[in-house]
Amino acid sequence: MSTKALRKEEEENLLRRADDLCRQNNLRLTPIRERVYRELVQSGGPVGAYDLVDRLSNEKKRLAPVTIYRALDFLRDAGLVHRLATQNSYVISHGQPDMNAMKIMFVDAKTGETVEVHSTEVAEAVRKAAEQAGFKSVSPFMEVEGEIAQ
Amino acid sequence: MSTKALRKEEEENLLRRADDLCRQNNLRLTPIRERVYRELVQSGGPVGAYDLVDRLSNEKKRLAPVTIYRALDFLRDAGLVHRLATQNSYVISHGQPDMNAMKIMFVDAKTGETVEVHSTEVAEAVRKAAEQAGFKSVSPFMEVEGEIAQ
DNA sequence: AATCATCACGTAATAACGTAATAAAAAGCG
DNA sequence: CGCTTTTTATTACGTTATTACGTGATGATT
Ligand SMILES: [Zn+2]
Ligand SMILES: [Zn+2]
Ligand SMILES: [Zn+2]
Ligand SMILES: [Zn+2]
Repeated sequence: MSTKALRKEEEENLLRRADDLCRQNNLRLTPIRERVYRELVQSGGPVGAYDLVDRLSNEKKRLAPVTIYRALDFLRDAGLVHRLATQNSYVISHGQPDMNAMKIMFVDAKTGETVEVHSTEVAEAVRKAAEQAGFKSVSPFMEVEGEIAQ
Repeated sequence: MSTKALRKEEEENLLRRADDLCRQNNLRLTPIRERVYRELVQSGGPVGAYDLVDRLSNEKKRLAPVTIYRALDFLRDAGLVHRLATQNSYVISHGQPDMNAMKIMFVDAKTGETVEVHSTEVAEAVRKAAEQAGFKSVSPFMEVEGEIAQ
């Protein structure tokens, strides 16, 4: 099986999972929201909001930024998409929603390429540090810039 | 001694340390750069770039945004200031420059208040996760949103 | 001192990112 | 169906950050 077919299969898996998750939580994965999600899946990496505006627009219809931001907000609230604050961009969240794991997005400082890793060790260490800082709870997501190994 | 005097003393300490660090690394802490740094120190928390524009401007002279951004870039490169990407703001980095510690900025999701903690445990755990992600090096700064304990 | 290279700053314009306000359309529900 | 809530369209606006270009300061080299 070709890598392209593999990727296509992976795509469909993600779409199906998103669909299921929304169905189970009474969330509506409307056409626009699904198109945004699909575009992020297909891109294979972080994409800016205005890039999404361009990619999902055509001659007939030009989407407004606010349309994309609303869809992104929905997808983020649903836990399907992460915002990379350092990159002003948005990226698919994959992996099982493990409540005890920290979801770390490593971002290559040069290319913007991202790799997501889930770690209970980091979660535990951060929890300790948070206590020290007087924080009673912390987000299960974080973003760390670095240099990817060639 | 009053808390105000203590803070004033702390201020002067930070300024002196910044001055020393720049001198030792042949960096030029010019008047504008020092004014920006001092303003961040005095504010005691994160400040937006355009806030800094306002605070450092007066009737006689209105600073341009780019002037502030250049000073912030210098201070960030020198390791004196940290950008909070989730808040679009800038904050003093304090503590000793411990190469083995992760500098974690906990950001209260509600108020934007920050607390900085250095942790070698988090650094080590993140290093392991980075290896897993195929990253050979990571930034010693990270930002975690959370909820401050009242 | 004159030359040269580099860095810092001023000024203006613009790009990039994100939100508010309002009205229209669509979807859920009795 | 009529009523309510959610979603979307359109427009305008606000905020954050960068680009471009010129000028002056600085510091070393000849
Ligand atoms: Zn939301
Ligand atoms: Zn994830
Ligand atoms: Zn820089
Ligand atoms: Zn620090």
